[in-house]
Amino acid sequence: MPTLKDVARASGVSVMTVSNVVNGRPRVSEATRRRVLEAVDELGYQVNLTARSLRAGRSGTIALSIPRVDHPYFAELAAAVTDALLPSGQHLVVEQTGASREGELSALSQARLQMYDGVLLSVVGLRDSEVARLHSDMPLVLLGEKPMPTQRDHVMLGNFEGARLATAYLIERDARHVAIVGGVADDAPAGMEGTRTAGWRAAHEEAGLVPDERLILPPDHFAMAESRATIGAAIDAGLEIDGVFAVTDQVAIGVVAGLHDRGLRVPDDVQVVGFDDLEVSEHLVPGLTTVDPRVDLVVAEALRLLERRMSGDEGAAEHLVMPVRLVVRGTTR
Amino acid sequence: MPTLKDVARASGVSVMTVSNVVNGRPRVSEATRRRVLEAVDELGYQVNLTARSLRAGRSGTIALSIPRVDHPYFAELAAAVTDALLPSGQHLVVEQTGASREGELSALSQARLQMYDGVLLSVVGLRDSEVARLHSDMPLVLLGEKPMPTQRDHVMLGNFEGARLATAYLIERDARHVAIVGGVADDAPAGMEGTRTAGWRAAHEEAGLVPDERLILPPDHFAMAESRATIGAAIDAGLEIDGVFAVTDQVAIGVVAGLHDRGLRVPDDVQVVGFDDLEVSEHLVPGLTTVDPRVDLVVAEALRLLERRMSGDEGAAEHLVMPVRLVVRGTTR
DNA sequence: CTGAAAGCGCTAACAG
DNA sequence: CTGTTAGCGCTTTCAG
Repeated sequence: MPTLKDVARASGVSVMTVSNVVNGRPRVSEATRRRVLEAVDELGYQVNLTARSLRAGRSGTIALSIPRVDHPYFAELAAAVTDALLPSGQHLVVEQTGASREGELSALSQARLQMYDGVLLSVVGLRDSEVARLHSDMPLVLLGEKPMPTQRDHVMLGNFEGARLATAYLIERDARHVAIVGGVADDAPAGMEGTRTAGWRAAHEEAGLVPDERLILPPDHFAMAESRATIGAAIDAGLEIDGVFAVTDQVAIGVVAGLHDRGLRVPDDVQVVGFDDLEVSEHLVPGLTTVDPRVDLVVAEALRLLERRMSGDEGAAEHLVMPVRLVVRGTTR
Repeated sequence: MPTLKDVARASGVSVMTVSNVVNGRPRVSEATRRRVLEAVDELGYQVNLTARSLRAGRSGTIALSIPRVDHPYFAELAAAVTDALLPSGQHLVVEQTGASREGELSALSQARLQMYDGVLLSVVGLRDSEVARLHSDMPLVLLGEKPMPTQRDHVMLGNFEGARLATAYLIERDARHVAIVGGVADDAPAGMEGTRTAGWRAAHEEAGLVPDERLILPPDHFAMAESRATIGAAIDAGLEIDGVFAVTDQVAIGVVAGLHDRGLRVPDDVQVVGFDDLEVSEHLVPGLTTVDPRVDLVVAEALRLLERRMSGDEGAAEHLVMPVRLVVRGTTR
């Protein structure tokens, strides 16, 4: 690959002048500019972004770090970030952590993150202390799921509120045996599932009902196939269920399929509510009643905070919980 | 951020020794190694990957460039690449081009790509000449859709074969008015839609039928909502349709919803076949009959070719078309 | 308007 | 086993 030096030699000027031309800086005579550009063209010169980053201390790119792109929720999050970032001219890359602590630790090694001017980080398995250890003047905003009492900006979905809304709606629609698929026991470590399970509990209590702990069906990687099997097994075991709050839309899709496998009709026999409002959820037959997590709001706030940090603000960390809303479709009566 | 120099000073050795320790090179006495590691810990030293890349000429990361992560097919492609790459210890980042030519051009600027040791590129809008212009000794493998007569390695899905299989199956199951949603006219520029439309035509001809050009319903960004509207409008216009080959599963999901909107039953009144075999397609009710594009094979081949290039092979470019298979589920009789 | 020098942080090559 | 030198390609600073 040709370098500035090569172009300089070819056009008979110094590297500095070439740099000035290439970067569109003023104070270059029209004649030399043309000569330089010719050489650039001729040699096919392209800046070396690595060298520029090293020198400049900035890379012009920001990273979004998510567990996996094939979890539709994260894919939609990534798309929302991409769209929101488009006007700013910043370049975005997506890093996948693999949903495991090890993966997160490696994708999040300080060294890696240092290559970016800013990072949006959707944490799943990391401990608070691990996040805290990240170099503190790296602009970084946490996204999503679990409460983290860190000194970093953090934008969360309304997990509790959404779960509460979803469950309350099922109860309002006369479901009296509302299972939560993807729920966790009371003493599980806090996380997305835990918070949503708490919302499920709260809705019961507000309605004067006692949540049936046997109806907490554990998560299985939040995948469709596993959820389908889980609800099937619950039915087979003779559990009486007339409503399901699925902790994600992916789970909900599996649940609907599993109910259908057992000859149960949705919503006539069992009503189902999901969480995420994926694109596909609107176009299922019947359409999935679900919680819209307002990813657009989450992303807008996160980028606002990130830009603030990137421009050097050292103020106190903000912890935001964004509002959600229930979207009623055909899987509820 | 502390640098090697800082660590060297703190531990009273030269930067080179610190470098040797940090990189686990042999020939360092146990005593100095310990002293250095202490200083590393104390100062919180982390290598600067930018500097290392500049020096080494390699970054240790490869890029997958796709139009958007929220197109489920590409998300699944990205996941497959991630999984396949995991054992190799290479780091992967996902670049989104935005499905527009401009986006691709910018994400694919030579400068950007140079930062990676290798690139898997899923081209959509680029012209052959633009791809050809990329610096030729950059290890790069093209993935996917349209035939490109370039000098680069290229792994394609069996677009034609899949469309032919899907359409033939509909005809075999007694559909006689098989629409293609997402199809394009004969003279459209070659691309995924064009190739799949050709497969739809071929299946008709092989069955001794004449494809009805009015049943080519144009693509609308391959989104669910648009496809739903498109099929609805076609029904409203009085077109007789008893089978639909949807060019992607996303389109198929929209089509199923649109048919349902009009009171048509799937598969009783209209049979539907998709293309992609997304995770969700298996768990729809009824399950979607679709073409499995064997992304696993595509990815395995692509990485094989990429590794070959990355290890310096200058041999002739390979152009592969991978086999596909039909997955029969509930949307066909 | 143009250029020379210095150095971003790292490592390969060679000396000691 | 440890240190010195040089330089990856670029841009900031300062001098012409």
